Amino acid sequence: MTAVTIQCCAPIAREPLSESDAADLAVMLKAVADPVRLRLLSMIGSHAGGEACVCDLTDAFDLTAPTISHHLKVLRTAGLISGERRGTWVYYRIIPEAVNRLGALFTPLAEPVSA
Amino acid sequence: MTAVTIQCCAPIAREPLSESDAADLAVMLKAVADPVRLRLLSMIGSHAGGEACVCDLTDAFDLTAPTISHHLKVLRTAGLISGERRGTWVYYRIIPEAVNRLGALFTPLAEPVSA
DNA sequence: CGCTTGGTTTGAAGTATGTCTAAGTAGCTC
DNA sequence: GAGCTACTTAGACATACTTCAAACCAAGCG
Repeated sequence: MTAVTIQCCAPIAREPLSESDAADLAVMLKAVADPVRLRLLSMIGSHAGGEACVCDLTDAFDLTAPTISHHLKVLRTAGLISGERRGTWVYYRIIPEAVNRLGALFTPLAEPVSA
Repeated sequence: MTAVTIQCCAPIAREPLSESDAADLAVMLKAVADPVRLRLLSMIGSHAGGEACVCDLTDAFDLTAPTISHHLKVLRTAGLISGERRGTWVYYRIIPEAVNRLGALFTPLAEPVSA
């Protein structure tokens, strides 16, 4: 736990985004700007142990396995999740730094309180 | 300024998003998941007075006025910005609550420190 | 090895998105 | 009102995205 103070504006509203930063961020945001992928991300992150098997995820949707696999690939390519095969199953987990980067864009700046 | 404490996970990684929440959020995220709209949002937010005239925005891009107008409409429809006509010009400003909602999704929870 | 189960890749089809041109609306000025 | 400037709407076109079925790879098991 760290004490912080809330400050003025979100970074996005503090100074104009450069063209290349905008392009970068848009890739990550596009990955997350889909109802299915949002739920996938959420299910992976909140699953016991912080990871989920593809089979768990596929069952939760009314979509075919290839479609889920496609969405997972989009999230993986965007650097938001990582996958690992263990035996028969493939497990995915969130990459917290990537998610935090998205949050930081839109969240008012915070600084550690001295003491 | 408010003192807060950082806690465990981002809301999205704490419990599975409902289907309808995911659909809602995806609309807002789609609006922001485009390099041009990201820069528009950023330019509006960081402009003097917290608002920007469409003419300022149009000049900053290598795109036609209708295209910029289209993107502004997408942001407006998503509830991220609001527009107001004053005389000849139309001014847009960010709706901070909407931006904060996006940030809160991906940012580790924080709670006010008592005292 | 051959079979089964778990996932991914490929290719195709329908839909949505980004961009432009052309035309329309709103307000100012003469 | 006529004309001008600032924006928006409408329509068209090319590209990208979502989804599925079919085929393919990987690992365990008879």
